[in-house]
Amino acid sequence: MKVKKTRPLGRPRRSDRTQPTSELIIQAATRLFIEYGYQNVSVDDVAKQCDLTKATVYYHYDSKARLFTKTMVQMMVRIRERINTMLQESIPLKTRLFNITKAHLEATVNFDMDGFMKGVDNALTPEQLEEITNAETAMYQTIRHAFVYAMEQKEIRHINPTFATHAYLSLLKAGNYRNESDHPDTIDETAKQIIQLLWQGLQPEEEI
Amino acid sequence: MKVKKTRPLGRPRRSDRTQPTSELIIQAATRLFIEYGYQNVSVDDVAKQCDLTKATVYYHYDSKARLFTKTMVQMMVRIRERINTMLQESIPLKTRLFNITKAHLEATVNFDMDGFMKGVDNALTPEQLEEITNAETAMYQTIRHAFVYAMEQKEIRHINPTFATHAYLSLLKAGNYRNESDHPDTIDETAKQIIQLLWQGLQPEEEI
Amino acid sequence: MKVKKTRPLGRPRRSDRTQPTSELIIQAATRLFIEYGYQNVSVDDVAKQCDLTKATVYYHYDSKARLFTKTMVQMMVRIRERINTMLQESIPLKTRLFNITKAHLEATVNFDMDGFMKGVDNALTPEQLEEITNAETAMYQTIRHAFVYAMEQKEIRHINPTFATHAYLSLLKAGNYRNESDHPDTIDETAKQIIQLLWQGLQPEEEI
Amino acid sequence: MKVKKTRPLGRPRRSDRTQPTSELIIQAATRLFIEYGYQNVSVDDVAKQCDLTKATVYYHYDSKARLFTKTMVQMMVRIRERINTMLQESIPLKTRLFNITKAHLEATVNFDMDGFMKGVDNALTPEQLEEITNAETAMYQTIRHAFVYAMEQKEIRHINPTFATHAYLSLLKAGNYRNESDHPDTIDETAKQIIQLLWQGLQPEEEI
DNA sequence: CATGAATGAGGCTTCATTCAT
DNA sequence: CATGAATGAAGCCTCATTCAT
Repeated sequence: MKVKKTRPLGRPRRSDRTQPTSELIIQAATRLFIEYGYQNVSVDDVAKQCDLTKATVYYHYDSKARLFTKTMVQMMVRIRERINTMLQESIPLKTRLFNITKAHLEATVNFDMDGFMKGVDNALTPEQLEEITNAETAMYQTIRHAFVYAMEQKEIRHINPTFATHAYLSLLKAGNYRNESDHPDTIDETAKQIIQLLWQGLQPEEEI
Repeated sequence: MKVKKTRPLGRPRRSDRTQPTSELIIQAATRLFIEYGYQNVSVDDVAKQCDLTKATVYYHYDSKARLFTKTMVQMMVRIRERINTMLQESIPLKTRLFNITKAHLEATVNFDMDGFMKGVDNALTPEQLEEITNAETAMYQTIRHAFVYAMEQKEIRHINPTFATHAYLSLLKAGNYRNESDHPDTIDETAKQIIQLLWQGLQPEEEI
Repeated sequence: MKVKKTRPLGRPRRSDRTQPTSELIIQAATRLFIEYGYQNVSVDDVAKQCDLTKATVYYHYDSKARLFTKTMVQMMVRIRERINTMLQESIPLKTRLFNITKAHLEATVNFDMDGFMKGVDNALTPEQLEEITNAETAMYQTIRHAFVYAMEQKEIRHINPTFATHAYLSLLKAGNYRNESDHPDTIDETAKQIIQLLWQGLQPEEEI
Repeated sequence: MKVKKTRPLGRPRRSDRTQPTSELIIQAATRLFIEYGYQNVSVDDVAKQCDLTKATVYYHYDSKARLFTKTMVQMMVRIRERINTMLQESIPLKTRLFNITKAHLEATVNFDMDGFMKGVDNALTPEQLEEITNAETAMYQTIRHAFVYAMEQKEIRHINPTFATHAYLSLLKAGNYRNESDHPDTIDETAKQIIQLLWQGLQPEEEI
């Protein structure tokens, strides 16, 4: 049953990839930057991951800094979208946060922008730094907004919503340590622990 | 007619410094590594900070990796001691944690080992990595112990103490964002917010 | 007002060189390593000889050790080929050896692997060392084979052929000293002396 | 029978060494330089071998080059003396050479000055180089003299004595390869092979 | 005698970036 | 689009050497 596929003339699309090269690069870059950090990933590493050469990467992105910026922004936009979607559901905020928490723990991605950007700022132009910060902030705003609304609905107590946001995100990160524990918890259990702590902590203060 | 200036080699007259050079180096290194991260600090940077030459740094520490290790371990030992001292006081745990929180927010140090070690592990030998991890763990244990004890005293609800520890440390980090907020909180207020959230979250769960 | 001259980066117009750069490098490296030894030749030296930068050398060969390995192997392969060719001729072995000797004395190359590799082994990986040793051995085998055959043909007396090989090569080296002598011999005379001594020494032992 | 040895007052001689430090250094240096070569041995290596510090080595010898020179010269003087002694015996030259050969093969020392000095000359002052060359030449002269005498006695054929000397020394070096052979020869056998080849090669030429 | 501390020079290697093809 | 070749800058580390003690 060997059917000779009629091959399109001209330069064949690189392998069977449907993705444009620039996207391919971003993807590899995302993975690498997230895993190893800006300084520990060379442009060559990214190129090799894509089975391309350094020069090709430079053809698509004029500098490592810009590639990084694009990468980070795109990633945060995606995360923001995902979070946003999950926050739209018509279920109690506590449940929505629980779902987000679980989703986050399932993903390996650990978007700890804080430690992540350590020292990187020197390598970026102010504009690039701002781009990233903006994307980061937008991501935060989504969550912050949910807290503000919940506050208005008296679902949670009065609290600085920015703090609440960062508190939540911090706790997410704490979830990564579940494995070291003596009896490693499942993702589900960990998510429960996080939400339990957070939610209880956000309730109206009593006599405490 | 190039006259080679006789350069001053050898050991220079000891300046009026009281600190031994090795300590001086560690101090500068601590500051730099903490602020910029391992990869973004060159041995030359450290040397310059001390007004020494690279070679001198290498005289005292055989490699950048070892310098880093020494630096991190020493730092964590100090933090652990400080925390330990504050945990010994005979006042309610909530108050002790509040004090620690305030002290942490006052210090610029941001011991977020997680993001901090990103990619660094490749640069360290397994032994060095272990040294650091051990110091880190010891630091955590101190806090964990306090939680275990509080649990026994029914001061807080039953909870995985390791998780409680990481949750607390995570929240500490969330405190760093206070400045971005629209109306920047004082350290005192931030500490209160953190402890309020944490402590409430650690209380016996009710009907929530 | 420091004006940073725009420096010419990137690939320069290919000069009128016909040789590929990688060959050019090997050639310069061969000359330098042979003349000064591994430790006394820096990668920069090689680069300068080629009118290239160090980085370019590293573009073609990942490390000094590998460059050295390639260099040595290639050299020994060439020598082996040359020797092999001269050994194929249908003339008495004594004459063939005489020709080889003359050719060797004419070349400046002094393939004394023994002293040459002193201390170098620490700088090479076991694989690299093996590569070199293999090339060396192959070179020796060629000569050894000729002696084995000559022995079978009773052209020379029974003798350990490996020893005969090394003895011959050693004597070649002795030829380098001809210049110090009071009345420096010509290459031709020196070759004659060497072959005379060797050949006579390889004849059937009599009453001696 | 514990007798408390009356310990001499004052600074005790460093351990039980009788040797002056300067000799100790030379000894270690000899071993190291011979084994690894000039460039591969650092002053620190020498110091550590002696359980001293670099500074102490510099106290005794003002530079690495001078230390090397002293080391080499002393070594060659010793070798020359040893050879000289063995050449004085009242037995046939062939036997004396056989004895020397055996002695050389027994010692690990491989005084192949040729490959040994490769590239080192750049590190030495002309005077130092000359010192070494002189010692080397003196060593050669001793052997050369024996050949000259043997020639006069018609014990060997007429031949350039300098060549004969270098030929002999070269063959000595060939002896180091005995181990690689398929059936490794003993030192005695190897010495016999060498002398057999050499001696036969030095006999009056016949019709060959 | 001996040494601890310091240093300039230089060597190996990586990397972001550029340019001609 | 893609790439091979090249480069300056910078980073890690070693080492011969010096000097105050």
